[in-house]
Amino acid sequence: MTIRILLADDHAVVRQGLKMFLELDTDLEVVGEAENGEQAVQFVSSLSPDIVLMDLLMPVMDGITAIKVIREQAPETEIIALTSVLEDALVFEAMRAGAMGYLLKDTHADELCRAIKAAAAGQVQLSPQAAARLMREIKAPQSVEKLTERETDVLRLIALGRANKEIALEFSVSEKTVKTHVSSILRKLNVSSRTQAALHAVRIGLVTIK
Amino acid sequence: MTIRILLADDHAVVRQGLKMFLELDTDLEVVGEAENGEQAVQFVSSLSPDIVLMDLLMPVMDGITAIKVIREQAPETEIIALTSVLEDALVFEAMRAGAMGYLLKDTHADELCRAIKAAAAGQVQLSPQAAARLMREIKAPQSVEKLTERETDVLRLIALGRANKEIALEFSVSEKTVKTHVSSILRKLNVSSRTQAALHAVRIGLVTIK
DNA sequence: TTCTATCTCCGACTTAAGACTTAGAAAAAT
DNA sequence: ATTTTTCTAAGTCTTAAGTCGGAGATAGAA
Repeated sequence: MTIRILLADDHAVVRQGLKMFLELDTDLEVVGEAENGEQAVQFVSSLSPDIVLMDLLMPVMDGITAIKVIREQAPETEIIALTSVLEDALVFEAMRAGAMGYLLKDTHADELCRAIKAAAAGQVQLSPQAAARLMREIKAPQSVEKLTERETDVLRLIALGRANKEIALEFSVSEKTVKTHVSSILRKLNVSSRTQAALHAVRIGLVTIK
Repeated sequence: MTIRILLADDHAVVRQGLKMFLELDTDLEVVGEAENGEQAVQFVSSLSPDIVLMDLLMPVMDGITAIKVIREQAPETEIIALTSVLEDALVFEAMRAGAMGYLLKDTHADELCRAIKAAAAGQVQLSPQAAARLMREIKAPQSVEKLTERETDVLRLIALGRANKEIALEFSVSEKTVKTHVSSILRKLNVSSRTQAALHAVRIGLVTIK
């Protein structure tokens, strides 16, 4: 009984590499490759894989959104988040969206195989770093305050390098309003300047650099 | 006569994937894997590979610096830059530092094999996108003014989210001096705020996010 | 030596950013 | 139906950011 796998990553090298490796194990079979979240959703419905290996930072549709959609449309398919950055917010979002595991790309390939088999068997797999973050968060009482939709919109423009005046124009609100949002963002993210907020946004993949 | 290859990438998955694939071709042999630029330099001197596949964005020592060192210490080893982002400055820097090729990670693996063989034969290989950028730059008269060493230092701290006052403290100079540098940086990069400068720095890999 | 680039610093500005407070309206949750 | 959240906006204030012009010191290149 082979485990059927869908790969979702925007880098062909990563996909092809993963595929080559995974198929050395006769228990595993890569049945499809998606270049973004949208394709991943489509392939899940047409191929019904057992496991999706999902990169979280992809163009067109990001991995978190794709996970949510897949969890609704194909609850029997398990998803493992596979990403190169580890950030508290991303780990939580991915798990909350319904991922069965969270692994970093610097995980060794044999560990990856074990994780896939565990997920297929319904077991949760986390990389040691991700597990540590989760544990820390569970012990500490919900420290990160979530941004509202509008605040997220503003942060996105900050992370594109826009000034308050430009953001105000873009959203057809006053600059005062934008400043209010910016202050909330800085407080919630616990940073002290828009530049730091912009870097944070890049880190968590709110905007894709280039 | 097999081509001996050294892989330099900070992600184990990428390395393992590349290795699995490349070794399907009996002409190619992966003789070593480095996790950063410093390791790459060491392995080149101990292993004398024919080709280095070098990621440009790595911790400890970045790829550009590693290319320069390798070109000096082991001129017979050819280097192919392999990165996930394409940015004018990075392409130029890599080629100027002595890379024989520049490929994006979304290049398909068979294309990668061709590029490796071409580089080993002393031929330059560029991904279509990188080639287009280079051509555009050759036609346009050298538009980007280069940052001085000090300006680069300041930009690096800006991209870590530091304020002028903090940067002044770090370098033991006055805040006025820092402001002078910042103004020069903004002018040379043709941007209008430190946030934009920070994002630029991230884009070209001056600082690594995370 | 002379020219040029870089790093340093100043004063005097102007504008942008951010903190803190208050508050009305609408929408959503309970 | 009432509480809560979110979005909007203003006023006031402080501080940070950035511009402009000028200028001395140093080191390297021509």
